[in-house]
Amino acid sequence: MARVILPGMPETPTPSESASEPTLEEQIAAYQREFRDLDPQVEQVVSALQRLNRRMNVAYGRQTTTLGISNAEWEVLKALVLSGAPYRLGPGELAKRLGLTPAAMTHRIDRMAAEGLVTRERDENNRVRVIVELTDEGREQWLAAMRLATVFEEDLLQDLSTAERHLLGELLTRLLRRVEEAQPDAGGRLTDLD
Amino acid sequence: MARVILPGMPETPTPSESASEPTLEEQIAAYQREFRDLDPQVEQVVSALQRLNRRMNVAYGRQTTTLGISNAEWEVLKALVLSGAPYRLGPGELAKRLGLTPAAMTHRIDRMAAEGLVTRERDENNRVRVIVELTDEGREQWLAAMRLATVFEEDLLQDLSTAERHLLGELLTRLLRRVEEAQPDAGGRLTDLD
DNA sequence: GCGTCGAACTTTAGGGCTGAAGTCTTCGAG
DNA sequence: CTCGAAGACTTCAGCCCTAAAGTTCGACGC
Repeated sequence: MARVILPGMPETPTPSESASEPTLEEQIAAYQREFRDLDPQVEQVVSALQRLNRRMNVAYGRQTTTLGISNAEWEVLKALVLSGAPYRLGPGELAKRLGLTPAAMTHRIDRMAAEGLVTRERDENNRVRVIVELTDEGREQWLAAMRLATVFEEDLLQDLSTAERHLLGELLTRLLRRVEEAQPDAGGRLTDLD
Repeated sequence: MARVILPGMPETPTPSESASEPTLEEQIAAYQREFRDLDPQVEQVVSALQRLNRRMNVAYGRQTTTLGISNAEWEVLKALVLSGAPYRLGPGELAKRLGLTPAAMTHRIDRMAAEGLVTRERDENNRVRVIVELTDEGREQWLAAMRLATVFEEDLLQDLSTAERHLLGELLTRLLRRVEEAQPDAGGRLTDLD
């Protein structure tokens, strides 16, 4: 880290030489070094958010893998369960909630139906529409995933007191409110993060 | 959950009928309804984190698109700039930092070199190694992206006082520390989120 | 009724990513 | 000095997603 380059030092730092992933502190320091007009406080929040989410996704990925499903499939199960009652949604609605295109949902549902996680049938009253419904098997898988997820999440917040958890939740919710008002549309590609 | 269809009641809760994306509060409520053993406080933090990150990625995606680069390319530029000084890293190291496979980096570098954002050359002292170096054009693009990003980030945190920003940063950093200690390896696939 | 518009999903082409196999170079043991 | 092993990247096959057409129905207007 802190690769100090002195003028008279032809030691061209060979890449991939013990570079090692920078810590958050180092990253902030690097930002300040490379971009003066930067509020370190803001950057700390943003960078921490991004790194945190990346780690969480890795953790969730491991969990769903052990259950024999993909993270993508878990998202669909989640949306269906959270829709409540008969656990039914159309492909278009699912696509909107997950932030991907209808075409992607079509294929995803294909796979999940083949695995017995959901069923796909046409709406009787409107044959253009399709109804995706959670199967018992699918609900079972969601439950199993939830059980693993809650263990991880509880562990993640372990160092925080109840008051701190509450506070953190409040602050994040306020941030969320601000973005959701700014871009009311649910859609949008989700790409990678740092 | 027998979906009773009464004759005079075509009011079949047709899916995709005004379902509309649930708010965070509704989502938490749904979780409690469907999964009893759940700490709503924990779930609020986790769900807010996930939704927040998704929105942020959408926003970043729009910004990089206006600059004519992809979010993926921005990540590479970021890693190179943050590495400091001569702005050089090997493909393997880059892959590790971005959390993707070396194969993916090879292709990404292909594209970016074709666009003049980076150069790719073999290391003189060790011909197995490859050096990816940021070009002036690449640095310029990174700067432009940073300028847009900081505006968005500042706006995101607008409702928070300085004290609150500091507090939020601290809390997030503590969470991050916990996960990074738990899974020291940087790697891991990054899939999608909710 | 009938034609057109529009909505909801599916199909198709192309790009990016993963995992596994392949290539080239360096290093160490005999 | 030569051979085997390990390391760093690249190539290849296959999967999933996006964007842009299709396809199929339902809703209106005349």
